[in-house]
Amino acid sequence: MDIKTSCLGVLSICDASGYEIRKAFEDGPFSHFAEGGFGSIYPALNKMEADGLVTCTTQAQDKRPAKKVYSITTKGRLALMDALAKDPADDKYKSDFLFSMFFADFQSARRIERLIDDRISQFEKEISHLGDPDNECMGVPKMTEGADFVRRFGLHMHQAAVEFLKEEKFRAVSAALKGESLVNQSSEAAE
Amino acid sequence: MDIKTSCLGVLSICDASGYEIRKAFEDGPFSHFAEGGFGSIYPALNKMEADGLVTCTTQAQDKRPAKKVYSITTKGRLALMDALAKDPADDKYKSDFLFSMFFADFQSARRIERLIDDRISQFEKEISHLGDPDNECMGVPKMTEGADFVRRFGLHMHQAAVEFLKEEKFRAVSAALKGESLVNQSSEAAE
DNA sequence: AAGATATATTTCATTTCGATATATTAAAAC
DNA sequence: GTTTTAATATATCGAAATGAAATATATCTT
Repeated sequence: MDIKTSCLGVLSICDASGYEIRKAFEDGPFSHFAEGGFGSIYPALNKMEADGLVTCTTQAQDKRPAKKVYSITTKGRLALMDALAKDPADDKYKSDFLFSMFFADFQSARRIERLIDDRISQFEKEISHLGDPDNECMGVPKMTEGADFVRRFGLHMHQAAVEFLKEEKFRAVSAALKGESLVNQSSEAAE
Repeated sequence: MDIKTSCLGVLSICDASGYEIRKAFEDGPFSHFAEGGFGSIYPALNKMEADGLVTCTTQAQDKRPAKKVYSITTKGRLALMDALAKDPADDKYKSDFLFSMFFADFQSARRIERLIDDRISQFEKEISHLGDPDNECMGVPKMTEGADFVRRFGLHMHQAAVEFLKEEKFRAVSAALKGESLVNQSSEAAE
């Protein structure tokens, strides 16, 4: 899904500024499967305004910088539905953590332990975030069936990850420890 | 992890051409957490050759186009270790499937069912791939402890995904069906 | 014999990322 | 009470990555 469609998705729920769209990708209901930085969002909104998919109103705010609030148009909703009708691209999971763990044999047991502990706490943070009933859909309290499905999917996956890491931590650290002692033996033998 | 480090990771296991590195991202031991297309791999290899991280030998082949085989240098191994020593960036999961499912309320029950079924069969395909004992590490049969850890992690996560989807399919399709009948009722009432 | 599939690299426009600059105000620390 | 930090808000731009097509050769399938 390109950044434009992702923005339309957010705007289909409620009007928002670029900054608020960013927050929806960061903390909101899309946080565990979509993303986009300012550098992609603002140009996408400009392009879509020119194409008539969204409209923009500058709102002066009391005690806050002015913001440009975008609304989705009928043409924009049609574009979103068109994108939804296409077969979705394959999911992709990118993980520096797994890349590091792949080379566990070249790293210290201490390092491996920290890597796993950090990842567990990050997953647990996301679990409490997804499980939080106050975590409303951008101020829209009524969650649709679809929104709840993806929320529970994320919850389930993060829980599975924590489960695996807690179960496998001892084995991974032990193996790293064993590797270290082999290194020590060979360096002692070299002396 | 940038594309250069990912390539170094592959080359640290064995020498390879750009094409073979691509295959390692597509089907190999990195397939479920790293990626990279030709458009990124070839420029990365050129850059790294210029920087002395890899060396290149053109190998004429019988009955195949010639290939450029890259080998990692000591400097390259150090660069890989440096990258491994840094704190890994957050994992990211990008899913058009979940994006579509978020808007399940606007889609037909048939569509929702197909979306879920397709995703299940994709996950199952990856499960059999990761579980396959013949799926060697680019022809290197001996799997390290780290490589096996990430393999089992991938297996566990994919299994968790299938589990969720099979369990929740009925509920999701039923909800979509209910939505359809509401639409039918309102259009009947309008007549 | 034709067409599809696999090996192999290059190129390039479009898209996205990531970091920085700019400005304002609220909250927190000292 | 004042400085610093965090949050709100947008714009910009070079660097990096993506994705698709172009090019070439050889094998396998029908």
